[in-house]
Amino acid sequence: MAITFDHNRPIYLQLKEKMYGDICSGELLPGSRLPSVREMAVQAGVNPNTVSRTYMEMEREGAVESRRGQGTFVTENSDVITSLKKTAAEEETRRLVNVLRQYGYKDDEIINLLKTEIHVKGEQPE
Amino acid sequence: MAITFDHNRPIYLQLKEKMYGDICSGELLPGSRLPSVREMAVQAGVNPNTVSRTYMEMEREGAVESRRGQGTFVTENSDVITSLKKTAAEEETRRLVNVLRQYGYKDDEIINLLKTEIHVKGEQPE
Amino acid sequence: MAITFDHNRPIYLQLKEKMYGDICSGELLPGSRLPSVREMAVQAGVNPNTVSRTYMEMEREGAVESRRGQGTFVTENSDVITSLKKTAAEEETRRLVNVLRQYGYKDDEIINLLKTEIHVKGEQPE
Amino acid sequence: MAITFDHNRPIYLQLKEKMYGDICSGELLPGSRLPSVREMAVQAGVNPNTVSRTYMEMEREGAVESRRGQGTFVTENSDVITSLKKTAAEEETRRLVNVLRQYGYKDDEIINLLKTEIHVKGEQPE
DNA sequence: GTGGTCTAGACCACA
DNA sequence: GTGGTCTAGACCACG
Repeated sequence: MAITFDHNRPIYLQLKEKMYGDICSGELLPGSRLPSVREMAVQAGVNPNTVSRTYMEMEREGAVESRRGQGTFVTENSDVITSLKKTAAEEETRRLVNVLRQYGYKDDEIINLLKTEIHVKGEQPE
Repeated sequence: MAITFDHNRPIYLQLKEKMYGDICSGELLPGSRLPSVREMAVQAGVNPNTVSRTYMEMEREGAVESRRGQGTFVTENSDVITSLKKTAAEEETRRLVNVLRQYGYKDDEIINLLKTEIHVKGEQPE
Repeated sequence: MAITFDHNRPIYLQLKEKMYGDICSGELLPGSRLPSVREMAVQAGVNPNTVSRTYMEMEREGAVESRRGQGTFVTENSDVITSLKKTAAEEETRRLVNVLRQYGYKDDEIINLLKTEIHVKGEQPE
Repeated sequence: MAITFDHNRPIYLQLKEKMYGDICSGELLPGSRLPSVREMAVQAGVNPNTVSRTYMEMEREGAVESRRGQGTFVTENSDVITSLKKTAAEEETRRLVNVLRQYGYKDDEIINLLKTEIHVKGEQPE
């Protein structure tokens, strides 16, 4: 059950991304309780502090609410998370576009590059 | 001439990207001499150590060649740089795809996101 | 009858504050019996442990007296509660003054800030 | 030089409050560099992680900007910090008012309580 | 049991 | 040198 992380990017961010994905896909329902910090730490194979940081960051963004002594809960308002994901996704995409343009890529070349990359690894990871 | 850097990404990388872009666009010709580390540091408004790191990385990748006492020169073989750019571009693109898939985006959604982002900012950046 | 709690502050404290307020305002008479822990938990919509903690704290402070098998009773001596409230209120006030001074606020600015805050929300809360 | 902290409140918050106070009082100028995480840890007599958390929180709030390898810098726009302080101060004050009203205090009693508390400890702490 | 804070110390990327 | 991340483990407050 241990998630595999890319060691070049912060674990707490990757974990956050995964959880936002899970929330939006319906695996985690609005209002439901997340695994406790310690449970999730075991599941993900990381230190509880790292999970704690993930949860704190999600709370800061308004996606979850932590209640001491009770647990951490997904916000009832799932629009918040959709919106957060959208913003983050756009930011990442913009970043890629900037880099590729810096490299001198034309717009259609960028699109083709993406299409190629998508089809190379045909199946969804998980 | 001072470039504006995004402080959230390594400056040495951004500088490298710009130079590879310049080489491929013909602004920097194969075989030409790069500004000295100190000159470039002043031009770009960054720490000389950062320029040094950029040059070292470019040399390691085979894009430039430093000749003791003479300076640093763009490789005559411009294919090297084209190839480097291609690899880097693919890697960045793959990274984006991974993140977006983690978020639950479908392949066609990813492509649409990119297209939107490209067309939003119609003009090429500086 | 379910009270609305601020999840950023301990619930047992908020409950205690409310009960002390009720006692002083005459809603809870000296010598009267409090709802049982379980009853109060239902009424307030909180965990019985939380009510239990509230009652224990109030007993420790001498505001209530629990009699085995009979329940928990408001002390006959209402001066005790007045005094408790006074101490707590002073402590909270002192804390605010410390924070605001840390921020660099001058004494008269602190007073003005309080006056503004009081008048902004003209009506008494529930 | 070690700062004295109230052990009942998070150190990283108290440190943040102190620094916001220093910035607004002009002890820390806009654009200036803060002590490094390690330096400040020694000065304040706390763990570097705690300082790091303070700085991160301040960055999140837009009061400072951290640049890896360079340091942490006060934002040029000092209005940001003034505004942050104001918001925080109002929130703290509102909180006190709520508690005191819960206790049954009348508006003028609240103001008198504050005035008393201010004059009791006539001199500014440091 | 829960989350929140703090310490200690390591390692890394960056300028 | 700088900040950023992570681990390990402790202690506390809360429900």
